[in-house]
Amino acid sequence: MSNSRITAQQVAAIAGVSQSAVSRVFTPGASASPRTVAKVQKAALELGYRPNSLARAMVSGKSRMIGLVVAYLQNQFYPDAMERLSSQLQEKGYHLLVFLAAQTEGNIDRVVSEILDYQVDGIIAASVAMSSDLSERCRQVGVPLVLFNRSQDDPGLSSVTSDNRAGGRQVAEFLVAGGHQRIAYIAGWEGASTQRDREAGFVEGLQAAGQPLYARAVGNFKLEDAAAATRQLFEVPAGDRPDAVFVANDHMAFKVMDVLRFELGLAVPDDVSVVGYDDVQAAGWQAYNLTTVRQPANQMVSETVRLLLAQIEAENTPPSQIKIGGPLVLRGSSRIAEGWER
Amino acid sequence: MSNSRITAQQVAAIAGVSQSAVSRVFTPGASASPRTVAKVQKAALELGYRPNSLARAMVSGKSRMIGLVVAYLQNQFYPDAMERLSSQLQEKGYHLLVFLAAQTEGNIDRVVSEILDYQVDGIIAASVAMSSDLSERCRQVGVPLVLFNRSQDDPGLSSVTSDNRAGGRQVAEFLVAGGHQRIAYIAGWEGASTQRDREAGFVEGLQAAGQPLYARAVGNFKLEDAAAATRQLFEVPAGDRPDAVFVANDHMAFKVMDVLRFELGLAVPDDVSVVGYDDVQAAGWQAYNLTTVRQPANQMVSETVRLLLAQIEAENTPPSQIKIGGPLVLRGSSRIAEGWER
DNA sequence: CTGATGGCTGAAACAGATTTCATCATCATC
DNA sequence: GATGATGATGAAATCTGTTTCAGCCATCAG
Repeated sequence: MSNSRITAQQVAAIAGVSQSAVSRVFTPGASASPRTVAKVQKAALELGYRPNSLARAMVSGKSRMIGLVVAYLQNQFYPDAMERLSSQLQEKGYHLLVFLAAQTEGNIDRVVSEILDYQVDGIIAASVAMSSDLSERCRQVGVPLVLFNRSQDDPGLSSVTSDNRAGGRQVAEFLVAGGHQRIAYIAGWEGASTQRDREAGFVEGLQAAGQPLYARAVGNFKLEDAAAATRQLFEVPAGDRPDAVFVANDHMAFKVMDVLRFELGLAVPDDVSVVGYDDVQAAGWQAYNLTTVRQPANQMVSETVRLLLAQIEAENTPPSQIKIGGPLVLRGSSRIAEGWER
Repeated sequence: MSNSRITAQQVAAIAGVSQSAVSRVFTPGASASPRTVAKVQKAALELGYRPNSLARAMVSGKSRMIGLVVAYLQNQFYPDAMERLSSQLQEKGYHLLVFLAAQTEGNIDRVVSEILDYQVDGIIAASVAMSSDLSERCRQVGVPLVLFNRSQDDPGLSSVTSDNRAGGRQVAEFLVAGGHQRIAYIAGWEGASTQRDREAGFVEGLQAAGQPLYARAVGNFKLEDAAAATRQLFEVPAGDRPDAVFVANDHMAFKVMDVLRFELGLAVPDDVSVVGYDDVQAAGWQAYNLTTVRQPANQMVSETVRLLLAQIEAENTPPSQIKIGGPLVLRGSSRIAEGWER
């Protein structure tokens, strides 16, 4: 086939100008006379010329690509966020280069190295932990990094999360107000800051109300583990069963509800109240109708993009940790206390 | 900051060899003496050098990036496929550059142009239609294109889909065998080949059994439209209601079930059998427990990758249209005929 | 010892753009 | 009419690698 890419050189030849002139016509902000512009555009159209982004990236040092590291897309929160991310970045002329990183430690190192090889202008790490070694490397090569839906202690690292602690606390207050006596928690993966913060806020809220955490099991953000956790907590004599359970995210909460209803024959919310976290789309579906803390995905994404682009465009933008509060969305999966209805 | 990218030049200086030697050490298949390799690797490690992928792409003409055009990620089938895609490509040393294309026509043209600017080695278009103009352009610049989960008449276009016609037919046979008398269909977006093929196969199957399509409404693959379609079909005198409905994909089927159960107070499957298409993860969740035709995402992705890489690596690989059959997965959302149980 | 072979090596060309720099034409001003 | 400012232009440097090419040296057969 005429495997021929059209170059600026060829356009220049046809238009009867220098190659630099062609470049200037396609570079916003460069100066060219109307006559030159016209000639070049005509020739370019004729040949179907479009500038080579890679060559442009080489010399300008800006690839207009953003590396996205993401662990898994089963939890609907991530594809949703990713769609918004891609869309907002596209508007600003950036594009996502996607890297999947299974949760294993060394893997992430390798993946980030690969990302950097592509000369991305910035990196967004969604729900993965960075070794401090790694973030240091990004800093050294001057590539801004923003953590999405994870935070780390390092104050030099930018991150955007919801206010997980406040969210967890809200859930505690809500369940206590609803008159629940035996309140349980199903944890996510313990390595995740989101998990830790949600639980900390939750326990804090219970303590403030003078109530203990009745029971706890670990779901690791995985469906099978969540099912096992549910059985562990609820396969006990009826009087000992929790009467409410806060699940660390919606994704697991769906599975928890299924096990409660269809496997253990319990009624939600009559026997047990269930509360989740994220407010993914399916939480609003009638079959689950899950009470949950909303993570404002759109705002989180906007902030992520804003932060990242600021750091890309101005060398010395300081890193920051942004927390965005979200409301508790009351739905039918939990007994609702008086005064809490909307 | 020491915004310094390390170049092969600097490594060469430290290692006391030429820059070409450095390049050769990092190019698989190039020849260099063990001594040179050792010196270069030592220097490279010391400086933290890694070759610039973009520069490499420029000169070699291979960027090892694959452009992915995707319309939306709400339907779980797509993030699922995308995860597998990214993972399989990563194994082969390729990476996904993501472009979101809202379903509007002109949009896709612009998006594909942008993709080509990045010198991707290939393009995967998931669930979007290509103008023949566009596919022609890809061919001209020698960039292979594979449609994923869509097909088009053009025999020059490669595509990978499930066998939608056979799938639709299977559903018809199953519903007829189950003794349903008034069988309805809720269509997806009419512009999609998947929609057309599923419906064609379905109607064909009904006809073969001597039964008419009792009713039809359009859901456009959108939740709100699917809800409206459901109301349109089922808000009629009880005796006129369909007793089975085939929904063009699972995503809509969930909404259909919610409307049937919670809005119209109908029992599934006692009053109405519901069948979907895709077998996304949530179809197996107890709350829906949806009978559906499985699209073997993993196989579809494998074939897509195989086909695309074959075309990338061998210039003259002919395009092909691959259809992969999938089983009807029997679950609780439909009355199951004798002889069909597993 | 000579000549051929073959593996390494560095210099230089190249990929396709942006950007600097010097030149030059044009026009307004004095 | 000379001067200076302004804006457009092309030549050339640059970005960071890969690859070709010719030269070099060591090894080995004869």
